[in-house]
Amino acid sequence: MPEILEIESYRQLADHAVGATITKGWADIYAAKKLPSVGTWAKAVKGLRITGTNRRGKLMLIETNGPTLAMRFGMTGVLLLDSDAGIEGLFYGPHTFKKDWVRGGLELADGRRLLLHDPRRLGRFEIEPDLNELGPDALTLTKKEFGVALTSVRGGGAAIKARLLDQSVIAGIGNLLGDEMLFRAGIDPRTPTGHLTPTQRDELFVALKATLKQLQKRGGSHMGNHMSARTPGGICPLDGGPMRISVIGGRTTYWCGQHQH
DNA sequence: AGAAAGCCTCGGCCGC
DNA sequence: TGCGGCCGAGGCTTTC
Repeated sequence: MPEILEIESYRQLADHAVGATITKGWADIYAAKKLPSVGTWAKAVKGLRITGTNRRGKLMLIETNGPTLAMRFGMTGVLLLDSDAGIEGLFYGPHTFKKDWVRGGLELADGRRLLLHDPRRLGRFEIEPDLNELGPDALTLTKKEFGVALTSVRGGGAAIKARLLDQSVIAGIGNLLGDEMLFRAGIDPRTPTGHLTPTQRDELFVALKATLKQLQKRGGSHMGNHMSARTPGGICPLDGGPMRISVIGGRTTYWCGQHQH
């Protein structure tokens, strides 16, 4: 579920922990999968003071007086900041909460806890992540950066849909956002990146910004314009054509064969 | 039962 | 022929 706007809302939640000292941390073997060992997280975070938060694409960063801590949320991860009141009410959107799905977190000196709730165990904790592996952030992306990303980075053979999802090119575009911006720009998702015209690139950039803006207005939810048609047998809301379903870059892609070309 | 909104690894293939 | 980079396939994991 979490796409970039959800991660941004988690970051804002984590902002409430700025100033707090971490008394304890823990991670299960999946949350710790990118770390040297299961105990690395607990050992590294103990005693750190949280000094700020940040985000690059879908990677949430917790700045401290020591190393930068980071969290990825995978497909189903949610960040919780609990209090004595309990956590159920703090969920962002409609979810079920199960204690067993808390895969790790941080305990703060004031008693609160930052928790990773993640049913499908694809969320990960990181320490001192290498931000050079990520492209510019999608939320703050400039038109110039977008142009560079689509023209001077790597070969031009990959389908534009796959390229948009490549986090090392632009950080933060997920599968739904990718479909939505291609839909709005009227571009066939299979088009090789190098075959896009300057006009098409411009339209894609405009579509990206417009989509993010609209989603932000709706509270960061993941419902775009063509999402109502995002179902087998769906009808394009623009021209009434049948929506097509393809796998592009390994991801399910919904698109309209009539106006996306 | 099959697919899932994220990410990582692996191996084939292409071009220099 | 050799090498490196690009790019797609497949896997992870659990749930609905």
